[in-house]
Amino acid sequence: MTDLATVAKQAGVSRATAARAFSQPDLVRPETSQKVFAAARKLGFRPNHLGRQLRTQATHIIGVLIPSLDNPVFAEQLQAMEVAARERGYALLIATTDYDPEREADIVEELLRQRVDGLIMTVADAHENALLRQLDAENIPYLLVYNQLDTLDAPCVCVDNRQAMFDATRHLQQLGHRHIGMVAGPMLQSDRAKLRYQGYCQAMLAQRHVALPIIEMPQHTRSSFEVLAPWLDNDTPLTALLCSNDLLAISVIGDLQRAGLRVPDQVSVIGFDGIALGEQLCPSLCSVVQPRQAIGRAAVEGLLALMGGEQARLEKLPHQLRLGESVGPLPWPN
Amino acid sequence: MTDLATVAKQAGVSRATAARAFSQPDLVRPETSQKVFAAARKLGFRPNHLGRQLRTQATHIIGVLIPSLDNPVFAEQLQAMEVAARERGYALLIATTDYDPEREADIVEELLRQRVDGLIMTVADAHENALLRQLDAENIPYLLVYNQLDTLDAPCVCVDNRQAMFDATRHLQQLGHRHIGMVAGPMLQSDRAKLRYQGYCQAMLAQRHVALPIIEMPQHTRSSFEVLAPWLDNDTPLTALLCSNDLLAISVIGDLQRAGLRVPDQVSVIGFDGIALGEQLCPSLCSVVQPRQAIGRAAVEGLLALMGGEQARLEKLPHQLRLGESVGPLPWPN
DNA sequence: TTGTAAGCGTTATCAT
DNA sequence: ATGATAACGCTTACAA
Repeated sequence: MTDLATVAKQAGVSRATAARAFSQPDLVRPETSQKVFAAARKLGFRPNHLGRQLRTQATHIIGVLIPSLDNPVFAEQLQAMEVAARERGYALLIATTDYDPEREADIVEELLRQRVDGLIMTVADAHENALLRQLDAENIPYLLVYNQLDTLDAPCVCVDNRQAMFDATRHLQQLGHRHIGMVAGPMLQSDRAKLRYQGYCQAMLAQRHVALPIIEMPQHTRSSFEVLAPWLDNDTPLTALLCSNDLLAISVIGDLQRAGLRVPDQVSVIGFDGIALGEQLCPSLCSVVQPRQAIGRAAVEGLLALMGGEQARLEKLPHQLRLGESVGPLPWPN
Repeated sequence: MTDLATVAKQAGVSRATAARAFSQPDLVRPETSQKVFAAARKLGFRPNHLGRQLRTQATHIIGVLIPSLDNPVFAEQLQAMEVAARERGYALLIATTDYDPEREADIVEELLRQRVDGLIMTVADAHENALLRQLDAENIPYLLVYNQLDTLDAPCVCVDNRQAMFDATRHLQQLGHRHIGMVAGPMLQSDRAKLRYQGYCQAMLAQRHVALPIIEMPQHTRSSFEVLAPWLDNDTPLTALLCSNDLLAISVIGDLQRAGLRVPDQVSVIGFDGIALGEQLCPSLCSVVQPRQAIGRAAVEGLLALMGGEQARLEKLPHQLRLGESVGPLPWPN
């Protein structure tokens, strides 16, 4: 592959001049530029970013850490980030972690060896996280997405998970529901799931309703009717379910319907995330919408700001309750 | 950031020796290695891939071109590729094109400037594609995914789209359906959508059924009931619909149900892709499953093979019809 | 406006 | 087994 030196020779100028023709065209006489470009075209010259990056100590590459692309939330947000990044001249080097802290660490190390300019990550648990401390210590720009750290002034972009689930619960209560449960994946795996549970509990307590323990599914995005059944069979059956994400909600609705229960006539269901697909379903999925586009964009802009030396701050974006046919009023008042 | 020279000095050896301690440990005395590693740890040394890549002329990075991450098919397949690539020591630099040929070209150029070792792409139309010709001419290893070029020996990984849709149509016919339509996005946008339509037509002709024109939706993944209604209202209403992708199928089912039609009692629906979510729905989605895991893996392995000098070939992976509750027998024989 | 030369962090070749 | 040195392709003072 031809390099700048060859182009320069062909154009009858020095390497420096040839380089300038590309990076600082205003410093070079137009005719000279033309000669350089002509030579470049003729030789099929393609600038080598590696050389430039090595020299300038900046790659214009952002490392992205995502739990999984199988969940549309992350995929859709990645899509938004990719567009935002490209607009600003940055490329994305991505990796999936499956919420495994060990993988997280390995991959970050790998990304840093590639000399990414900064990191955008969604980690399993942001509290007491050794990896984040290390990044802090090394002064490496990073920004968390979805993770919510209210305690410290951590650089993150997210919605107010507690408030969001509070609002969703409130909505059900206003429709007359009292026996409301919250369904989630294993062990409230993520820090934000915990906050959502808090929001649920607060709303329940505020109305002197009973805040129940989490209905814990074996998988993050898949319902198990066996786990669900006991809550619907007893003498005070649940009339509404809050789910920690949309895929889980959709799965729950499917299970309910297969068991002969009508949604929302007998059980109302609310999801979390507001994935696009939810609106297409019948019944359409009522869900707490996280503004994924805005989150993706804010993440990129925020990281660039950090790299530019700005102070880290927690950016809370507004959530919104998207109404849907999966929720209805309490059929029989009690 | 500390570099190899510093580490070498600290360890009391030459740069070359320090380098070898990392890349060819067997060429260096164990004690010496230890000294180097100790120094590296002490100094917080992190190998700089840019230096290595510039020198070795290989990045171990694969450029990935995807139409959109908003469609779970691509997201799930990207997930599979990421895992497969990492296993083989490769990272993924990704970009989305929104099926825009201009973006496709720009992005490929950008990726090549970054000196990716090869490209994995899903392009809008692989026939008569100038970009692909250019890559051929420059001898740059690339591999297409989902795109199906039967004519030439193009490097691609896909299912047999024609046969797959043929099978799906056949399945409906065997259940007694005769009035079967195919629903797709605008203008059979992609080359594979055309092949799928061919499969539908062939199956219809084979049974002396009438192959209808495409029922064309304004969007790739969203149904419009206005477009659908005329086909269900007339004196020979359709009793089954084939959809060009799962998101569209789900949207179609939602529209039908909202219009008071029962699925599958009145209308059967089959999707294409077999996204994970489809199994959760009620009715569960009958769909032609593309083996996304296998496709992702085959794409990575295939590209590495190409880079290793092997001959390009079209790799067809087996599709499978996943049965589901969205399809039923013809209720009233005619 | 253009040229010279040094350096970014590796690895590979050739000696020792 | 180890060391010296020259690339890899680019940018950027500094000089002219």
